[in-house]
Amino acid sequence: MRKRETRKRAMGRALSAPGEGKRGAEGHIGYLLRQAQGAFRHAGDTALAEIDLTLAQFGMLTLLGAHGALSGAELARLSLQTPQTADSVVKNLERSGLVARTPDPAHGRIIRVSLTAAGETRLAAAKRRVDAIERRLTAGLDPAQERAVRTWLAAVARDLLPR
Amino acid sequence: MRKRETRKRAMGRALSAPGEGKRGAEGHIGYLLRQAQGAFRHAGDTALAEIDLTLAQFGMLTLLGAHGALSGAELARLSLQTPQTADSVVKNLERSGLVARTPDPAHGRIIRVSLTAAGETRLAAAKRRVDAIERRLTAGLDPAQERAVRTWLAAVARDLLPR
DNA sequence: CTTATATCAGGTACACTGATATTC
DNA sequence: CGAATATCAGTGAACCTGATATAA
Repeated sequence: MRKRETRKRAMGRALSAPGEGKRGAEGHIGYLLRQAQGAFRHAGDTALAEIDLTLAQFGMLTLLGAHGALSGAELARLSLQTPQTADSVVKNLERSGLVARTPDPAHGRIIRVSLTAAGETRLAAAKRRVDAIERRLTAGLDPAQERAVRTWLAAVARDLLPR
Repeated sequence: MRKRETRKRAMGRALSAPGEGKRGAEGHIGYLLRQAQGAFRHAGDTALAEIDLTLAQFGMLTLLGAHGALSGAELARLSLQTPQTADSVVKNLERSGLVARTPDPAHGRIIRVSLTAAGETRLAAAKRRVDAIERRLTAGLDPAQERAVRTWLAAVARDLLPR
């Protein structure tokens, strides 16, 4: 939260790699997916950086917004990270006052992480920005095309995810 | 190259976040794209880690494979990173013997980075692994659906990229 | 005792900014 | 001189493994 606001070109892996097969919509579909997500990630990350959030932090806030208070172990499982990694992200969010940790009333070991009022506000702002980008994505798709795209994306996630 | 081979659950942001709108193919299309790319990235990163490569390194090798020898500044521009970041990735690749730096014959300041024989081999192995994943992605798409998906992915990358 | 949870400590790759030296 | 290039140094967020303490 110190040098994040001046960030300008962060993120974006190998977004352009001509020669990787053919151009446009003709190349490897995995390559197109990488490009598309790279562009989406770049746009999203830039938009998020303006309100001092990283994608990892946005992911955590989204989980908390959807599920309510969660333990560190639950956050780790849901975000497919180790407990230590999840904890370090939570620590940064806590330092920014976006989440709070409170001991579980029933279980003496578990500490529940929840959104603060500032966290809810920030999450809403982040969603607004990400949604604006999404709107650009669906413009220009007719219903049949959009259906094909959605079905494919859902299938990719389902087939490629562990378990 | 020491603790990468034991990596098990690395990567993957907020892959699962029920409540973020509807399920399956009904949610936000940007959310579906995040999920799909997250799954693809997870699968790709795991496959790459087995041959001791990161995604950033794979990106660099791909650029060099497509363009031939490039200067550090050119690599930085093509990968949308700062010269320093690109240099650090190149340094790791150099340490692994996958790329070599040789002074430009014409320009006394420029140093050209190129693939070594080991780099070519490793890049080919990486491509094979990534291609295998891609094959799983296109199975189950009829020609019309595949065309719609490809067109959309290309459009997303084109519309969202800087410039 | 076993399992789950939280967290400390240490390490790496990758991203940034800032500063510096060199070459054209 | 200015502009581009390479690279040093430092910082930070996010990922990992390993070890440890505590609670159910």
